[in-house]
Amino acid sequence: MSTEDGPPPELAERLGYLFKHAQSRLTALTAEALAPHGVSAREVAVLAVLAGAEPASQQQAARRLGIDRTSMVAFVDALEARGLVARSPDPDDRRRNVVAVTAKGRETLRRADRARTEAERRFLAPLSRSTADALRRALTTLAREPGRPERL
Amino acid sequence: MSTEDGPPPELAERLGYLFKHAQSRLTALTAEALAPHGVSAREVAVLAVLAGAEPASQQQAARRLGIDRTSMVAFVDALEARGLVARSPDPDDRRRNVVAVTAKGRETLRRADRARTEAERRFLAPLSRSTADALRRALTTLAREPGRPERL
DNA sequence: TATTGTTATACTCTATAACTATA
DNA sequence: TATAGTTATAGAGTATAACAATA
Repeated sequence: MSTEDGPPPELAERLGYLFKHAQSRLTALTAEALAPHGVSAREVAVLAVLAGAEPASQQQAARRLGIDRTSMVAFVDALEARGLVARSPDPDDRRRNVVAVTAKGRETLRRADRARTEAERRFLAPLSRSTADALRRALTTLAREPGRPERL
Repeated sequence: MSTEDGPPPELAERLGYLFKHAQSRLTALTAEALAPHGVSAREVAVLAVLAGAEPASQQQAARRLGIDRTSMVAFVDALEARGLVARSPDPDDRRRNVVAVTAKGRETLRRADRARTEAERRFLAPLSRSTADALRRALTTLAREPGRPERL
């Protein structure tokens, strides 16, 4: 047994520290829950946006996700390689790709999103109902305050 | 004025989304507050750990920060170049470097930490006192649950 | 043989610049 | 000339492997 070098209190009480580690736990739980479905949390988000308001060009979807178009290319590449989405040129503007979610993509999204929700539930399990509600309200407020409209 | 492409509700309500964006705001406010002092949030954390329990070897400090020794080298390099810390070989074990915080380092830490606390205050300003307290309690619980002891 | 500090290397994530084809 | 998709590239941040000095 070692001395168990942990974070000193002056570090562990900082909001930045708390955020980072809470988020790290959520990320781990979510990744674990999504693994059986073969998609990452980001890919689920991309699928959700594409399925939510079709038909969308890659760039429109990227804007809604708050990522730039070059990153979107890689996401769509990966999802298309697994048959979850399909690109097709927009007849009205041949510079654009319309990205459609396939039936398989919708089914994957449905299952993966259920797994993700369950991971959230497990993450929040150690909190009382009222504390969990307060957390969600606080985060909602803090996430939308002034600053840049950075997203995803 | 454009159509203001924002995140669709199915994304903006996800806990991962809320965490990411709340943290992004805190990071921005903190970076802004620290800029005049010439140190990053991570460097302040390193200084705080080194000042909190001296004398410490680089590796001991790294363990407490939850980073590995190779990253610690770079942090100490940067802080030493600005005269905020000083390395000296440990007489009792010449493989080790004892890293001491200089007077200038302590003064910088004191001022930077005050600025960081003020940034936290501004970050939490849109919340009521009780909601802010609930947030801190919730994060403290969520940050220490099971999982890996990943830190910093 | 193991450990400390170090360097070099690789890998992820993301952002920027430049190219193409269309408009 | 401007825009959509694409590619190549570069920059953080972090992790792994190997090496020299020391134990």
